[in-house]
Amino acid sequence: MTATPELTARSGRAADIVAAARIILEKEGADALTMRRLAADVGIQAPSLYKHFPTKRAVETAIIAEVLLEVGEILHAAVAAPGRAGPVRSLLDAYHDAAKANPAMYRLATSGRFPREDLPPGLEDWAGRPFFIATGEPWKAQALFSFAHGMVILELDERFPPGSDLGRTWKAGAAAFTSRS
Amino acid sequence: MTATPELTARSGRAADIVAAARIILEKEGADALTMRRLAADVGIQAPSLYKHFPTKRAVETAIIAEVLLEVGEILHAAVAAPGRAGPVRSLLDAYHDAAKANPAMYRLATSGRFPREDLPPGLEDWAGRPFFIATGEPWKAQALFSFAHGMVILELDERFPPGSDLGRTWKAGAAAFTSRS
DNA sequence: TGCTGTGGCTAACACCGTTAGCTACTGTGG
DNA sequence: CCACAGTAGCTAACGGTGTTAGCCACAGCA
Repeated sequence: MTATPELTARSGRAADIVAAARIILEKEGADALTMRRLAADVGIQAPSLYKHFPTKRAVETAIIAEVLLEVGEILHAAVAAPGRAGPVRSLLDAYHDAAKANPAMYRLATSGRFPREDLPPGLEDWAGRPFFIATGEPWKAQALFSFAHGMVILELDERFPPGSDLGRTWKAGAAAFTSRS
Repeated sequence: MTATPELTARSGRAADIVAAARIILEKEGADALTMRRLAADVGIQAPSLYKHFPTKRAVETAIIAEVLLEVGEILHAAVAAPGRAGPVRSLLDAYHDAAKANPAMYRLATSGRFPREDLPPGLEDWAGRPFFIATGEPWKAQALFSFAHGMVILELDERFPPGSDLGRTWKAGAAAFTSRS
């Protein structure tokens, strides 16, 4: 029962940069997020960004931390108040919805190597804990998370055959991971 | 029971290019695979590559087709001769091993948008069929594939907490997807 | 008053995928 | 046998990327 982590506060300009980066990401996707474009939206020149962040990856890491916190809240809420369908189903629905609400952000936060060292300590564990709460067991929790991430990323990348009834696929996965008495 | 698909044969130079690209990918990862580097390994200049492939993505697509065929064979073999542990476990083990044997190739073949239109027809379906054979049901098959892909990509990206016993996680997933009588 | 840190700026570097345009060589039809 | 067409190489260059170097103005403080 650890408390919700807090993000290290950022000064005005740095906060502006992260906010602008999020908007670009949400509206136009990862390809549109370039240092020159980001700088333009903030109203400065690209090299000036490096007065606030050492690298583009650092800007992305700041966004990832925000996303982990926001999605973590949603997932904790989902398992805290599961509906009639049970915590696993409730968690999966919340996870799926959160990802689809902002695909580019989801991709950023879950693809490629994880900037574990540069994230606020405890954030990663806390954000993943709902999967443990829903399953009651660490290995099942990781397996369920793998299923959820696999589903989402494969759907976003349009890797399922066209016409697939993904609703039934989610249902099949939820059933597999729901302990039968 | 469809036959194994065949790849469209390529002329000498084009085959050399794909082969060289695979070697770069395997030995040094995706970042090392640039058109200039690839051309150098083949012994020509970068623009000359465009006499054989219209774009870098086309080279990658050729590799993806090869990988799908090779991994498909492995998966079909795994479900055709499952051990005592059953077809699901056999399939998951084979999938995991194939991915770990060549991470960069796995990433290329499974990440980002899928070049479905530029792949030999039938190849995609055929390569995924072992998941149906192992589960006997299309939705469960897709769910199992999602779990397997999630596990592999999260492991490759080092997203599981350090020290995780992934063997137990695979086991938990396999158990969840194995029909209990 | 002078110094120091902060946050802008322009110019430039090395690299990326890709295009334009030229030039040999190779095979084929008349 | 010669001319022509296609193939496959080349150099130069374009517009884009993240990033660095070096300069300059201003704010706050001793």
